[in-house]
Amino acid sequence: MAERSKTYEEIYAIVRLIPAGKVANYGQIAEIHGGCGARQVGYALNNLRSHGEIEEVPWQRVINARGEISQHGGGAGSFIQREILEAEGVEFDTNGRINFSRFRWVPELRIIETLTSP
DNA sequence: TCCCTGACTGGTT
DNA sequence: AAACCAGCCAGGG
Repeated sequence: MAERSKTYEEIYAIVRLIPAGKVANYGQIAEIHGGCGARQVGYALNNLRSHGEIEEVPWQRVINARGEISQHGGGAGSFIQREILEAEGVEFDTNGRINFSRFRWVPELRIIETLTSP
């Protein structure tokens, strides 16, 4: 259990910046982080379950590049994820996908600077 | 240290 | 449009 790794904390810090009602995809988080791939973001969020910070990190606001919720937690977690997002105001189309042009999180430059500064 | 796995992605078939 | 393939990086056995 390497839950306190720098990479993970970085990822969690970025995810925490996503406001309610907005979503980001794994690749977007990885791009902001600048040092890991999309798979690592998903892996970090998976580790989050064991980490105990799941209550502090809005993991539900991270979805895949197709605008759809990825299967995880045996599927039950994915169902819960959609429930939470809808409660936050995110809308799904008839195919169960989210319209990125309307709900994609666009971080401000100032926020990125906050992350990169020690 | 090697090998496998995984909440992903983008380009080809 | 859907299935496939090959990168991707960090952890755990």
